[in-house]
Order: sequence, then structure tokens, then C-alpha cells
Amino acid sequence: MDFKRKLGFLPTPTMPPVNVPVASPPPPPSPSPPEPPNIIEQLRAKMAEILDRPRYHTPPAAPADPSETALPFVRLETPNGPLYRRHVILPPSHHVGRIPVDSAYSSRTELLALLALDPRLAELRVAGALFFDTETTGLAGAGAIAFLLGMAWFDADGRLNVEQLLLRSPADEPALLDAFTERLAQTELLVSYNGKTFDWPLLKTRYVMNRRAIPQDLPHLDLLHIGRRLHRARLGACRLKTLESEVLGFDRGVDVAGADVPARYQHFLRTGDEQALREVVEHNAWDVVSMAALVGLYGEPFDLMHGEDLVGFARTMKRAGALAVAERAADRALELGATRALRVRGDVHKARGDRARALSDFEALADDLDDPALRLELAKLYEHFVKDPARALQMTERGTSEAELAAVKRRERLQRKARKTD
DNA sequence: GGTCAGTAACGCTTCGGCTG
DNA sequence: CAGCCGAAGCGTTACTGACC
Repeated sequence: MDFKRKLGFLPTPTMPPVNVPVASPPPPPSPSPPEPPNIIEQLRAKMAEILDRPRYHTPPAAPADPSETALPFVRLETPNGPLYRRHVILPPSHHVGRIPVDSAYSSRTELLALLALDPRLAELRVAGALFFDTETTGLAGAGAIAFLLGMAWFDADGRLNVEQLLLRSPADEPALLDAFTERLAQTELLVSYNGKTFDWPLLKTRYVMNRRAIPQDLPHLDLLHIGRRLHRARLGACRLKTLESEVLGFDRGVDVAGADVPARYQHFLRTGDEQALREVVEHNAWDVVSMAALVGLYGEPFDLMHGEDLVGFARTMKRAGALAVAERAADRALELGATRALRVRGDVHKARGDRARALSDFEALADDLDDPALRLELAKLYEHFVKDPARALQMTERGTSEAELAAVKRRERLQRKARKTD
């Protein structure tokens, strides 16, 4: 067998033609057999799955007319080589789902600072923010480079400018880094999605590798962590794309999976085929624009945010010590039917020393008495505020005994079930 | 597949309020 | 006044998940 051909090191007639759209995911794995497959079968299935993945290193297409380009970038000459730039200004009416992008411009950074648990941000303006996102040749730690840098900022008229810089060749990296340095000089606040962990350290590594001064660390608003605090209870996963559809109400349709991005760039480098990169470029632009929309929402959340998300908002405000805002958010969440907000509001009342209202909210959660933390709060209030030790004692026994009873019953039922199936 | 900010769950300490 | 309780803050540790 020709293993090189089989494993994709050489082109085969079965590979997709260069210009075929390549965004479709690989076909789903075949349904698993009733019996667990042995290790050989598992390896065969894995190999089949790998071989079915789209490949991008097809033979070079016929030389394209150099005057035509599938990618909407303008070539600029710089002292450090060519720089490929795309610059778009979004109209003020531009929305991402329900959220007008320019709402971020007037976003209250006091609120964003509380959400980010970073008081420094309150002094800054979104007008001085740079939203940024990179597309790279892989994850950090493996010599990855950022071949596409997407940036967005508001100009003096409050319009969102989106700029993208592309490396048509890795050799052009110094020009890209210098352009980024220039943009950073006009920036007082960085905004990213997981950029504190991924994009920013990776870019700093690239400055080192290119023997350039590392830009100074700027205040950094990483929306991933705010997203988790607000939406995790409702959504579970908090990827940017999930927030875009479930929080902003926008579906970008066909999109590139992040894990496919490195292969698409490698394909571009080997063949010059720009088609596969077009969707990466669009994906990158959407990412920075969506960040701006998220900032708009987080800066003015009360009218537009989902009730369940306002519970997370209220909890974060409480954690940041903004008790009045926390109470307002919990009230609004309850108006929207999110009864989980009772727990947060009770905690807020307690933190303010309003034990009567704390008791009222905690008692309204009587359905949750199997929650030991809630029973503890009620026991404290019955003992020290209501002065009813008997009731407090009941609270310490009640839920526990019920939970234990339920656990014992379940254990017995499962044991019976196990005996039947033996 | 590497990285790392953030989180949760601890234990420990300090401080202030209440009670007998 | 001593003793108890609760709240809050701090440090440690182990773990999670999102980025390409």
C-alpha cells in the first residue's frame, strides 16, 4: 500500500478541487456498534475519520492573474516589507442580532469594570478601546504565528472601524507587528475574547521572536470571563459563537471551525489559493464586531438581557460590592420570571443587613430546601433574627434527613435494578 | 494539543456584635 | 468580661474551558 498517498502526504484523485467550498464539517462518524469495539476497530475508525477530513494541500491551481485577488486586502509598502490591509467602517445602524454595535461607544465603563472585577477599567473610555482577535497557525506553545490580526475601534464620530492585517507570507510579520504597535499607541484599553490567555501572550512571543520591543501591557477587558459569569448557568459552554447566537441573537450561518483555520492557511501558503482564506477573514471580522456588540449589551443590560443572565449579572454585582445595582438586576430578573434571582437578592439583602427581606427571599425558595447552603442561611436567621431556635434546629435536620432518605431510597432501588439485570 | 485566567473549596485569621 | 458566632479577607490548591 502507498502509505504516503493514503495518509495525505501526496495528492490523491479523491481530494476536493481547489475552489470547492471547504467549510462543511467532516461527515459524522458511523453509528457505534452495539458491542464496544476493540482497540483495533477503534483505531480503524479513527483513521477513517482522519482520512475523511478536508485537505487543503492540493496541487497549486493554475497561476492566477496577479491583478485579481479573491481577498479584499490592499497592499501597502512599509520599510519592513509589504502589509496587506483591509479597512471597513460600519454604519451607525449596524446591528449584531438585537444589539446596535454603536451602543458600545456609549457603554458605561463603570459597569464594565464591576463586571470584569477590575476597578481600573472604570477610569477608561470605550472610545479609547481596541477590540482585537487573531487567527493563528495553531495553539500557543508550538511556534504558532498570528497570520491574521483583526482590530476594531471607534472613531471620533462613534463609528466602528474594522481593520484586518494579513500575512500573505510569514516573512512579512515585522510589518504587521509594527502596525499593531502603532495602533496600540493610540489605545488605552484592550478588549478580547480569551485574549488574556491566548492572543496577547502569543503576540508578545512574536515580538520577541522578531527581536522587537514587547508592547507594554494595557488594561485588558477579557469578555470570556464576563461571559461565563453571566451566561454559564443558562448556556453551559461560553464560546464567542455561542454568545453571538444565544445572547446577541445573531446567526452568522456557515462559519469556519477554529480548528480548521491552521490547515486553511497552510493550504493558502502552499497553493496561493485564496478561496479557503476568505471565510477565515470573514470569521475574524465577525469576532471583533461581536465583541463590540457584547460590550454594548454589558454596558446597558437591564432592558436587553435575558432574565437568567441577569441573575449572573446580579451575582457579579454583589461580588463586586455594588449592592444597589445587584438588587436592581435581581428585581429585573424576577420580573422576567427568573426565580433563581431570589437567592441572589436574599444574599444582597443579607449583605446590606436587611435580615427581614433576606428571610423573605430565602423562604420564598422553600422548594430548594435540599440545598444545604440555603438551609444554613435560614437556620442562622431563625436562630438570631426570628429568635426561634426550634425552627432553626428543624432547618438543620429537615433537608438533610430528606436528602439522606432520598439517597437511601435511590440506592436501594438501584441495587434492586442491578440484581435484576445480573 | 499548550497555556493560563478564573473559579471553587478549603483552612486560617481578624474583627465586631451579641449574650449570659 | 469571656465566650461564641458570623462575616469578610487572604492564601493555597486543584481543576476547567476557551483560544487556533
